[in-house]
Amino acid sequence: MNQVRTRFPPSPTGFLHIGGARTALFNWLFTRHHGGKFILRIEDTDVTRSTEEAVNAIIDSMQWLGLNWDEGPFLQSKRLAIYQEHVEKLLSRGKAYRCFCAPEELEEKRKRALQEKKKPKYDGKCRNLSSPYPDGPYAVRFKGPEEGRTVVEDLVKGRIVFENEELDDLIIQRSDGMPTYNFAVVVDDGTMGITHVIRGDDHVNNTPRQILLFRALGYPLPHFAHVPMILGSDRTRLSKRHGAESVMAYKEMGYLPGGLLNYLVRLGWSFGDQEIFSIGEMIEKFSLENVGKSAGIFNPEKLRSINGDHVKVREASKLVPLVLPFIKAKGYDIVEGEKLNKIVDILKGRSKTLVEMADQAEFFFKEEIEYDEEAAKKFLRPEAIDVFEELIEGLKGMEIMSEAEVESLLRGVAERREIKLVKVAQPVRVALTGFTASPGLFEVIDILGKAQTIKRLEEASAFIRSSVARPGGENED
RNA sequence: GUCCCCAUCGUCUAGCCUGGCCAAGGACACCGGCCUUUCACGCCGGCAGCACCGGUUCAAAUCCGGUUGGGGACACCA
Repeated sequence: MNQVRTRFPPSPTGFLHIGGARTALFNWLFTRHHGGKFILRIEDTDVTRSTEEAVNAIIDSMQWLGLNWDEGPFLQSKRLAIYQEHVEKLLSRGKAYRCFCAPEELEEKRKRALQEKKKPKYDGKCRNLSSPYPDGPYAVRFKGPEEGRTVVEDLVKGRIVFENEELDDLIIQRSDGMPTYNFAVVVDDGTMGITHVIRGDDHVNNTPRQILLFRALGYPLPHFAHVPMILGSDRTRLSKRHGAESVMAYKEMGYLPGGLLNYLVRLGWSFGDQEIFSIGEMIEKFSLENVGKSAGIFNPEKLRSINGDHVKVREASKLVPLVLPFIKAKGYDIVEGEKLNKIVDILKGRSKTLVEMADQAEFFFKEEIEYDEEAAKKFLRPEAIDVFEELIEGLKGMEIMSEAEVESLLRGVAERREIKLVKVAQPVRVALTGFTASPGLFEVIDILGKAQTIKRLEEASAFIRSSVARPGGENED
């Protein structure tokens, strides 16, 4: 196969959403797999809806995801002369014609057809007009064949046949001189030498029209691959009402690009029973043959789980700079370092997202521990004070505190009292973290350090005394 | 309405092309259990599906036809 050239052509009318990201991903993966070129093209011919912010937002998302492109971004709005040239070529060859029908009139006919349950289609009123032309603005229409059929050999769907009479004469240039989507796409794909068009299957109906345009313009046909769409939980097109759909929203929710990409690639594509892929494996194993044909439903639960798998295997040092902003956002002015590294290391196996990790790390940085009400009621009882004091004494006697020493200290306390370790561990856990569930206690104490551990144990003792002293605030049995 | 596409556990999917190895495998979620200083992880086990009808065949999740269901497209939007 010649050098593969693909493109991702978002229209900058909003943020990059999940569906678009997956289309971009499939193109990117296919291209990287074949060592080709991936082109970013901004389809901004609809001036009224396109914005520069959207262009930037899309670029930011692509960069965050790591879907780098080799050429572009090209803006269609900067290529107007090229489209004009192609329109004239078609006009002079009699493959396009001027249409003077008023948009309102067309809209009226269209609505009526839909109401009468008929297929809305241009009636060809201006198809055979010739000069002298009437005054007034005109659009340019493609003069399509009235009979025969156009066949799409789709790389994922197989052969799809369309009757040409179903295809009406689409407008290729608006009366304001701007090209329309179907035309601009073909001119761009043709001039940019695109070899593979991989896009959502909501485009299959556009494909025969585009094929006709490719032929009329004399460009070689690219290969087409229509991938199934992503649907929301109600089985309709994914949109805002299905919850977050912008890629950046997932960044803010603490997802890793690799985790999101992994989830997305498995929605509609598979490689045997394998679920977890690194970016490298995705590139190595991706192929269009293994893309499924049916639409998939976006499942946030599975995304979260897969993201967790990615968090788990990432080195702590790589995770540190990624969680840091989330911890800072909670109001803790901390810096990277050995301590944060250790925290991330014990947390990464239990956090599905960076947001969860930041939440779980919070107690390490709190000046004062707030005790979970239930936890305090159950474990911060008078008899714990004695345990805390013995621990404090033991801690004070340690020169250098190590995890192993902490463990034997705690086990020793339990043994002397002839109680199970858990009876000692839980009150201590609540005193140190505020909760009944936390990472391993020995590790927590090791990270907290001697001084901070002693301080928290003392504060917990004080808390117990004050709640016992408070009338009505006594712990009951 | 017309055209196009799709159809395996609740969800993502393997298997389908090249029928038998499938009393259908994996993952998420859910439910048990084990491990254990708690929670989580991990491990073990469970729940749950070939949309329906007919045909071809010794044999069909796999091939063919139809039905039903779902989705998408029908703009001087992309």
